[in-house]
Amino acid sequence: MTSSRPGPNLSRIATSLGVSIATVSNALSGKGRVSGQLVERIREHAAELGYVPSQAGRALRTGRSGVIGLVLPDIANPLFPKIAQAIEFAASAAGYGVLIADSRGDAATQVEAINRLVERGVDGMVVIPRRATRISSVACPVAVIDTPSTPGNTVSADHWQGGREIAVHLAGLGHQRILIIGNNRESSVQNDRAGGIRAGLRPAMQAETLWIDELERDGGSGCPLGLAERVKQGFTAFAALSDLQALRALTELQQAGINVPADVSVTGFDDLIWSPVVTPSLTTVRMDMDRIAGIAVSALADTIGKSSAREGMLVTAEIERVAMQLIVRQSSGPCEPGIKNLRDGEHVR
Amino acid sequence: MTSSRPGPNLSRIATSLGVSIATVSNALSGKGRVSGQLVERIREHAAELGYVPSQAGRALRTGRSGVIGLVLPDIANPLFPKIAQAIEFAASAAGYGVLIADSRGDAATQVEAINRLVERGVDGMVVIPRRATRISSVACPVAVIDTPSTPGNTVSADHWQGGREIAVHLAGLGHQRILIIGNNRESSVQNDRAGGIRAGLRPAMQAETLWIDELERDGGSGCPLGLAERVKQGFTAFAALSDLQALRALTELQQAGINVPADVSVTGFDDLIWSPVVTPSLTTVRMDMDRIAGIAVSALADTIGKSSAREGMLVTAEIERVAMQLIVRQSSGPCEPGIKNLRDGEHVR
DNA sequence: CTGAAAGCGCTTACAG
DNA sequence: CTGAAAGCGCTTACAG
Repeated sequence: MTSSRPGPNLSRIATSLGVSIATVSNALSGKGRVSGQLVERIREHAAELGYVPSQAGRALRTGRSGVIGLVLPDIANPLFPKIAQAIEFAASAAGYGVLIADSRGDAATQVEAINRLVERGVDGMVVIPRRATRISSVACPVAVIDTPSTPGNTVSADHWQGGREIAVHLAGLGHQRILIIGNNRESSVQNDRAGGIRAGLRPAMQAETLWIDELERDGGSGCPLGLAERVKQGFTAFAALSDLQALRALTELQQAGINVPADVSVTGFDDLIWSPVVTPSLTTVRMDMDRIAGIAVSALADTIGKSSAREGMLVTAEIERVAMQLIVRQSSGPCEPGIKNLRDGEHVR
Repeated sequence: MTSSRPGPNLSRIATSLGVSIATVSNALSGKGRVSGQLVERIREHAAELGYVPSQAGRALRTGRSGVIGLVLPDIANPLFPKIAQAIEFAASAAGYGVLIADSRGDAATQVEAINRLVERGVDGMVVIPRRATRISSVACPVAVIDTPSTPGNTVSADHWQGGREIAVHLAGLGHQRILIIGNNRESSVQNDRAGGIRAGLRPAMQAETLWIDELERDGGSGCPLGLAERVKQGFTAFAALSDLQALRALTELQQAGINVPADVSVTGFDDLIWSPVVTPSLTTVRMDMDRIAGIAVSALADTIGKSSAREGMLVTAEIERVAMQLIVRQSSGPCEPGIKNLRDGEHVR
């Protein structure tokens, strides 16, 4: 016995209409080699029968699955939802399905995840690499989203420029001493951001960087960062390299009785879900995820289109840097009813 | 011209080894109809050539794609990462790939998303339905993850019981007046949670519910909820129906100079990424996502396995309720270095 | 404008 | 234990 799908296929439509399979195929795909009337009749009948083309059949014939892979370092990373949503959106607009793969753990798992996707026959993949991994040859086109400083990168937010935006904003508020708070000294994203902040300081300003990962190397994760002490030392601005750290800083300061933004300022990065919701809401810098995803997916689609480019094609060309956008919230004054402060996606089931 | 994949196929392995395609297929799939020696030789040669089986060919022949779909109401929902990760994990352990689809917007988009997945030939799908949607007949097995009160549901956390855990915890702390904070009166998840809280109160305790969606119906999203006023009225505990609302409450209270947990308590639901990181960290209730995902995926796999069950099979049987686990943090005392307070996934790129 | 035919890569009864 | 053959559903040159 050979297993078959539940629905009708081209052959059934063809016989029931007394035409050939090829004609049905042509009519449905709109290749235009069929007369208008017949196209009409065929389409109608196909719809009536609830015809759903078999991806397997098509894929086998064309060599294209119509699916791309999305490899993420860690789906639990709070940045993931936005990336995934943007990629899914861009991909489905381009007619692709999205297969996800989590490379949790080390670089080896990332390689595994990539291989699994290749085995599933993806036409290409978008990879957001783990820190300090290089994507070596993969058996399909790959678009890498990382920092501009990553070799082989395809597109990314301009984290450096984002950092400058923060610095300029803090300068405008009159801050002199800034504590940059990162949680991973190895991260090129965080280093770019920190570098941008430093580069954007005015001569009179000075910054110091607190790397939480080093602070906590010997345990004690989740303990206070000693920010009240820093305030006594004269720091008036806390520029976290991610909104999660900003949130951590904000609540620690508040708990210590330090008023934000009256006494000190706190800024973040990424405009994550809670940024507009907390009191005071966070000033942050947002990536244009839709644009980044759009560029990555269309670069991928272009490469897939050129059928010559099958094997191990890194979609590089020229790295595109997408500007980040400053979102000022802490100094936005009193809340006025009628003004939408929440981001659109803000709701919980 | 007929397009072909880059790699070798069964035929090439067969010719180069002087055996038949069928034998290669049997050897590689371990169906055991081939002599041990030959199996060995074939496997070796296949590995040498870097043979990757064609999913398309296999799918066309077997009628199974080896891929399941995951339909989410809104990927931007902060609960998503955990669900997606758990499903991806369970699915890949069971040998399935996961195709994602976001049903953002209304119920109509959800139907579209489901159809897209069916068109891509998924063998089944896990659906986390939008509020108040019923999953009607789909052309493949479906496992629904929602509340126990949803008809046709397959598995879910026991939100009601989770609510009781919160109530018992607050009772133990001696609270008498509790403000429940929800953000969506329509959500059955939130209603179950609120119901559980009320059911768990001791006679002397009383609760009132604040629905943010109603409060903000006329605009003003993101404005303070007036919690300081509630404290004056005598409320000493704020039980949010999601960690996002808990965070909102916490920061609003802190900003008003009310000390948490000394003056009042704040609790949440879901143990989202920030819960252990903020000061004070949040007491919350966690779903066992791995278990829920495992049950959903294996129920799905079972149904797919029975080849009779192709069309529109809702995987129901008996609804499984997975207990939620209380995580007490706010009263956990001073931070001791060396103790891991952060959840494992807590890191940002 | 329409159709007959080949073939994508695989698996599975069936025959030897 | 091994192989020849059929067929899953589709698309695409090619012929008419």
